[in-house]
Amino acid sequence: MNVKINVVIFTTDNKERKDVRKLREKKLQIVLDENNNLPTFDINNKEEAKITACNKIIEMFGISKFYIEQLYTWADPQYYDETHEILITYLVIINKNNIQKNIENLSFYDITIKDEDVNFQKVTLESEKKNIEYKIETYTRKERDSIEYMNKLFGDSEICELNAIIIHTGLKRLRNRIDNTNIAFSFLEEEFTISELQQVYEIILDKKLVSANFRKKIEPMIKKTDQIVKESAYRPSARYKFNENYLKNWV
Amino acid sequence: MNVKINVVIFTTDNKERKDVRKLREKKLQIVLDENNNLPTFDINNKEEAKITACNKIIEMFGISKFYIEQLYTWADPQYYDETHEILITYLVIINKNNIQKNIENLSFYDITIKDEDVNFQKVTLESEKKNIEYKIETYTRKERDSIEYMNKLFGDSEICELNAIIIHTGLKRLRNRIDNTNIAFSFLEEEFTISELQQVYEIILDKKLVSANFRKKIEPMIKKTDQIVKESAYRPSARYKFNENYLKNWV
DNA sequence: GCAAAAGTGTTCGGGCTACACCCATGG
DNA sequence: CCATGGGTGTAGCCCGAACACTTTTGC
Repeated sequence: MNVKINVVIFTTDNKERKDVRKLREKKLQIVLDENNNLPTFDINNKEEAKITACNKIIEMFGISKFYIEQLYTWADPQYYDETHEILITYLVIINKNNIQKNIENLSFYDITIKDEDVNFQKVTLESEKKNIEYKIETYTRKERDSIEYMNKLFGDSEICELNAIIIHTGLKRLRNRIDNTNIAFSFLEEEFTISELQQVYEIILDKKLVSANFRKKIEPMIKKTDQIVKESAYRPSARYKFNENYLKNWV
Repeated sequence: MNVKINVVIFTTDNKERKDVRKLREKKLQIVLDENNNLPTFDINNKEEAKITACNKIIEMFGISKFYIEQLYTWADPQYYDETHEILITYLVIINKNNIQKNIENLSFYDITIKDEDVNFQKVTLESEKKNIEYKIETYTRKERDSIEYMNKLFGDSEICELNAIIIHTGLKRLRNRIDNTNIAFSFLEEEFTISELQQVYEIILDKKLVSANFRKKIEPMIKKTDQIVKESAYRPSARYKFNENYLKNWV
């Protein structure tokens, strides 16, 4: 079989600030190559697939810290094409500020997902060069004793169905992970404000959170530093770091 | 690449009852073939890997209802051998009472896992024909921004390291799923007593639960039938069914 | 009668939600 | 002064843990 590896890379970027007195807002982004595909690599039978994926990420971005986990393996003739049959997908989270290289051939796309209906979601991918839109149909299928959450590309798009499904699956995995792991911190620098962290949560979960409650919920996970950020015409914020002792809660 | 599929199949069986006045206890089991391996199949490039796995399960047990999900894909030269390189593993849950076929070449092994130390667990697999023991070392590795929960076979055993790791990974997945999905019901018949359901939870989570609290927690997920089970010298129990309406809580 | 499980009720505490309120800042 | 976010406090609610208690059965 012809086996390939690909990666769905999530990151965040700051939105342009229209009102200088307001908080700097974030947006979610994913990475596509020049063919509107998720970056794809050949498997190397001398090393573990994850190592290959890591090396490619390092090569692409000159980055040393990032989050990676295996997302899913697609082994469905429906999605075979001339370049691959089986595809092992890894989910990656990077912080754009760590990037040390000029990225060619790759573009960051702002991703927004809007519920159109009970079972339909409209996805918009926007980059400087290009906009891509598509609609995803989601439904659950009960088969035997298993429940499957299915995604299908509805209509045509510049993105191929498997990539659309992978992006959806990746986002769903992020949502499942965010409350039980420290993935949210992978989007940020070592030091961050609580607002920044809250924005990551809000982007991933796609809902507004009450900041007073968010603060109390995540307080045990973080440590205050003596650094202060003066951002705009409002009270400065302390910088915080992840509290490594909190890891035991997840082990 | 040479790609194979394998399955880690979990099920339960009743323990022998030493005291007729006590509740019938359950034990967790897994399925191994005559070589102490997890059942392994060739991939078929005409159908999705999961379909192949399903068909093999149906073929093996003559069973129509079972739970299946993709567990992990092992693409690590460390585990390559002459028969496979990449291995796509599926997690399966069956109910032994549904089995319609005489099983040859396959054995059900009672599995027990005991903490020996902070980082070591002793696993015992017992069947009528054979006992297998091994020790697993578990540790967490923080690499880049990802935390990995590693398992290693400690010392020698009749079971190969990859199979030991897969069994561990499968059990961990069961533990993660049991509170957020309806997998527990896949171990049981359509109708069951609350005690049976509690036993499934206790086996998977490896801890005793307080039945009064378990009952209240589980009540919204189930529906009482008008069937009664008289088991022994104690109050008979109602039979319950899974409440399909509860599925929406997990979607 | 008694052991054992089925089933009900009560209390307590922690965590989440909603919301009120003060603080600090620079426009 | 005031909009805006930083940060604290509090009251209500729900859920899980612990545990006491009643019911029903066959030995």
